[in-house]
Amino acid sequence: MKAHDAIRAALTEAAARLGASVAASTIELEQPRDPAHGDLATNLALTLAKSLKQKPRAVADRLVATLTLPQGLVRKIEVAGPGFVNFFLAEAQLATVLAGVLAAGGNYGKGDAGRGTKVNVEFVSANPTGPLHVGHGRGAALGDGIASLLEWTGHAVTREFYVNDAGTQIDKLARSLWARVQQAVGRPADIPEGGYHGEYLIELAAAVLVREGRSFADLPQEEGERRCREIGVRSQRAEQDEDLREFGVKFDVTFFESSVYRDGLLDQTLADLRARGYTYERDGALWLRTTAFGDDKDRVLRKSDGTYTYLLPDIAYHRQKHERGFARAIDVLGADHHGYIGRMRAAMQALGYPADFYHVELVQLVRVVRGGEEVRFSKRSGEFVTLRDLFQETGVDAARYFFLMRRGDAQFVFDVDLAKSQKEENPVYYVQMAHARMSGIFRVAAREPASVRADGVDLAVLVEPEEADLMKEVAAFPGVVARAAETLEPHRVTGYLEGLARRAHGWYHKYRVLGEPEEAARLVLAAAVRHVLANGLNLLGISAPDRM
RNA sequence: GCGCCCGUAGCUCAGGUGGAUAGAGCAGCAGCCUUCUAAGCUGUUGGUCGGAGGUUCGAAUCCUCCCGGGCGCACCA
Repeated sequence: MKAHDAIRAALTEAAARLGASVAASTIELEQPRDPAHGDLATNLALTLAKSLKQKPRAVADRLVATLTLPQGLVRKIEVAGPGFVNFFLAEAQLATVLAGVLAAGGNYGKGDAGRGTKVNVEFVSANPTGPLHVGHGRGAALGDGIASLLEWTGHAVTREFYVNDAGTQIDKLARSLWARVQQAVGRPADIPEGGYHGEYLIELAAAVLVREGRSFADLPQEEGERRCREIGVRSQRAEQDEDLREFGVKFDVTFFESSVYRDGLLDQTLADLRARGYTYERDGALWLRTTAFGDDKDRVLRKSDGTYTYLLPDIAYHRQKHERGFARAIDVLGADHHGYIGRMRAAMQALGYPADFYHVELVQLVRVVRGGEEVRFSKRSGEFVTLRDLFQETGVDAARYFFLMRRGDAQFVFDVDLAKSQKEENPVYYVQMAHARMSGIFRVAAREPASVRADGVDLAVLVEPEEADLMKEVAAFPGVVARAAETLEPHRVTGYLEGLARRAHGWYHKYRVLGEPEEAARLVLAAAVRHVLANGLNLLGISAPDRM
């Protein structure tokens, strides 16, 4: 709603007259829980009190005295409590938001705070050594949600998946698969230490023998393992791609570790780090002085045996993101990688990049519970519950919503029974149902929601308290999106949607739309609420069904 | 031993750059279907915000210590 912007702008000016400089976007302007505290309230005076060395109430009084707002926006301003400034909007002001929502439609809630900044969001990035598990699913939902939030706030976003197709994990995959091939033709063979024991490699070995013929197993070991490496990576990549596609996640770029070697990026990166003076030799190894940027200890780039550690290709890869023109590189990583953050951030600074170029969002582990008991292992993957098992059982919408409804850095219990429930207890159904109900009104009225216009409709008849509440909530949506994008926290959006859905259900239950004197105005309200529910759900990659 | 994340109602979790009486959902209890979906709504019970100090006019929020849970601390990736 433009009221938010107008009030923020006016507060910025008023603060300037008191000698304080604040950016309009940083001013807290919230809808108080208690309606007696107005439609919008700011704690600006409280936050300025310290720096101005005055009492909060005095600051608030002076702020209000110098505040100049556009005519007709506000009917009353109060200073209350310890120094809050409460704004009571003019009656007609509230309804103006509805016209704005209908005009913007699917774009309502978008902003341009990002001003086209190029941002790279890397997520999932699972090794191509086995099926994706639920932890990857949480990372996928969160990474995709963060990417969408950044798009909605005007950033140019690239969704990226990094494939470790060159490391020792791949060697283990190759040797594990080769062992399964040998076992399949009746020869004794052991899965190598630290190899992959999941049943999927037994299935794959059988498929390979069918396709390539049983003589495949007679290849010399070296060639057999080489072929197994290719086949294994290709097949696991294909399965992961398919899982992600069905989960509704689409990447713009798939980046292969092997290309880092092929394109000579390692040497360039090493040369850069050397030239900037952050490397040194000791004990026959080449070290990076990450302690210069707050890391616990320096890190080895090249081992004394002449081979590189994993760190160098990773640095080269992130250096390459910078070369591609990204202002920010956000990695969504599992919490077990947190030891990695310090050294990578240090490496980025050693390359001379701004401290905020590299950012990591950690995703804590997921526990899956069904029937009150933890589901731990999947026979097929040999370790955790697979993402595919999960979304096939609960549906993609429920799985994505559940992954998004909690902060990423909190451990999370995924209740499969709750996700499958088709009652109000299940938040995703609850929100989708609110959307379906709004749609139902138009279905019965035999009208397209898109055909509803606010002009010519007298919105002043929307006088019920529940209607004022709904309009305020609708007006708050762009701010919620902006804040969620700033903090990279999609759960703010699910929380908002649940609140909006609750108000929508309550209103729907208490008042009728069709056949009432207020029909035209209420159709406008229903269409606006429906838009916001749909926009919020779509932003998170969740469908907004018209009927359920 | 060192580092990071977490500890809020019976359960799952918001709130965390200090601000008005700590919120929601579920579960519990009491009600509501000739109506555009009861896949819903209304009311209600329930809290020493892990503990102890500290900073502040004001602390769930910031600082210190302690307790509990998770995860990391390689010339592994």
